[in-house]
Amino acid sequence: MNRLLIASLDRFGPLRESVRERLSGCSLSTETFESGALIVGRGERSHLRLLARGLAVKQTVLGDGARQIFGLATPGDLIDLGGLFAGLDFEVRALGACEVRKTTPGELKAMVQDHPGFLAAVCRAVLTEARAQRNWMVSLGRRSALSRTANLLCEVYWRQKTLALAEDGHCALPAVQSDLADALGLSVVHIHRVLRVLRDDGLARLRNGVLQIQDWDRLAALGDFEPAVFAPQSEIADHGPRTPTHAPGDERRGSID
Amino acid sequence: MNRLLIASLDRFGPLRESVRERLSGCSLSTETFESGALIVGRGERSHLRLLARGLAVKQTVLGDGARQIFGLATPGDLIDLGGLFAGLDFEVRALGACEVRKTTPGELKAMVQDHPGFLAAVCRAVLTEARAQRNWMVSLGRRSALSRTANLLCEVYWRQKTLALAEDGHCALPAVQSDLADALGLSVVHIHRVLRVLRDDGLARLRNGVLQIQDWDRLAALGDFEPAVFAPQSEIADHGPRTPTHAPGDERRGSID
DNA sequence: GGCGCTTGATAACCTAGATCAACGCGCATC
DNA sequence: GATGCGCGTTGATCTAGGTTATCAAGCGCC
Repeated sequence: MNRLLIASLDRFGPLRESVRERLSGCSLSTETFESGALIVGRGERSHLRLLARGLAVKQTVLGDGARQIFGLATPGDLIDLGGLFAGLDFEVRALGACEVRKTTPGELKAMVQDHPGFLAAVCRAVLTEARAQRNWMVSLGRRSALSRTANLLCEVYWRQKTLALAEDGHCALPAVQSDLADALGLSVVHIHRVLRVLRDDGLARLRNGVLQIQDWDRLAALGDFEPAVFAPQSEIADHGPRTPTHAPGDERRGSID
Repeated sequence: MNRLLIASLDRFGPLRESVRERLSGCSLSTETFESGALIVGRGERSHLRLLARGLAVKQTVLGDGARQIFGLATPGDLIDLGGLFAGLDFEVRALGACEVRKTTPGELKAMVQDHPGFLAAVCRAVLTEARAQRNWMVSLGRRSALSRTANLLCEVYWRQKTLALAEDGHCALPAVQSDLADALGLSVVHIHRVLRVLRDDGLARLRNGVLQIQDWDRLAALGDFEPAVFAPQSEIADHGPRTPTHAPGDERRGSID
């Protein structure tokens, strides 16, 4: 029971046995969402929502209808940690069909209070998210449209590859062009042109919700992609993969010692 | 002793007495930095560095020499939390003269392990930082040069006002135009144009490292500024200001209950 | 004094990307 | 089978902002 949740937190540094036990006894309900559905709204508090299947985006929509996407969630990600101590300042929306597990704020609070090891794992998850945000900011501020698109496609592929959700150079990306535009701070028309360049140059193609990577090396170079950005921040020095599902080969593990 | 550190963490929700005692017994050394100096470099681990005086920026410099600034640090901010569980993925640089207090990774680790309340406060600080980053992303992705500049100036003024470091509509901002450019993802020349518009329109002016707000309402409207973004995330429901220095009137306090 | 160096100011020109406007296609609805 | 709609595609045009260059003011330094 709750294996996914435990595995998810575990990749941020091994949980103590007591925490694992507590987590496995934690009641989780499952919800499913269809493409485009709102998973969590602004102002909501954290239910320790775990994305179990599918892809989701964190986003804000501004007063004038413009939208900015802050980041991507892949299976295993906790998507509402931003609502841990205050109302969520963004919303989470399903990109394609999603399955989400969640507990209750009460149970979450109890776990936080009873198990410091749990809180530490959450803290690491938040730090990892903040790091991904910084990469996103570099894209928005200092990379060309072509480069930041390449970077995003690399992120999408890499993260799913890490989860064994990608193979043979292709993976799911159930996003329409306007989703990419709002993620990258570009217009829909321009995203289309950028995608065409990537396609014509034989780097990658996106069609019918599946992303096909054709030349990883050139794409990664073009997008200035650094896998380390997305590696979980663990407390443990590198001692090889723990759970095959969640151990990309070259993630950097660190220690607080 | 260590009053500043305690007050800093305290604004994210009151610390338990035991944690306060632990913190007040914690050894802190003081360093000073001149304008432009590197306070923390990439890859370093957290020393629980606290900015005691001055302004600093979190930034990355890319391979081609371009720079992206991710955020601002004002007195009371912990500036190296990103290096808590892994090497820091950015650097922190002094904007004007700075004073920084720090402890040692060892002592930090001990505090994390011994005092869950301390870890919770750190976690809230990290969440607050992530929220500020999201606002920054909205600026970079979806606001015009004029609007995002206005937003940044509002942030600078608001945060210092909150700390009683601003008065009569002016505060310190020891940044040159290229600093603003790298913060906002613009070119130096264009920042200059934008500043001239703001000056000509009587909204704000920046000269010799001091920022003068001339029309807060119009500036905030132009920049789409929301003070709540920068309020600390507290565990406590609103029951009035605790420390006068750190209690802006309208911050939103939340509860995990 | 002159000599660098940094920063601000401004002008001339250029381009990446936005905006506007079509059109086509698949697909659901009636 | 018409009608709409979401999405992709493309061209034409516009503009926000980038690039390059120049000049002046301030300032430490020899």
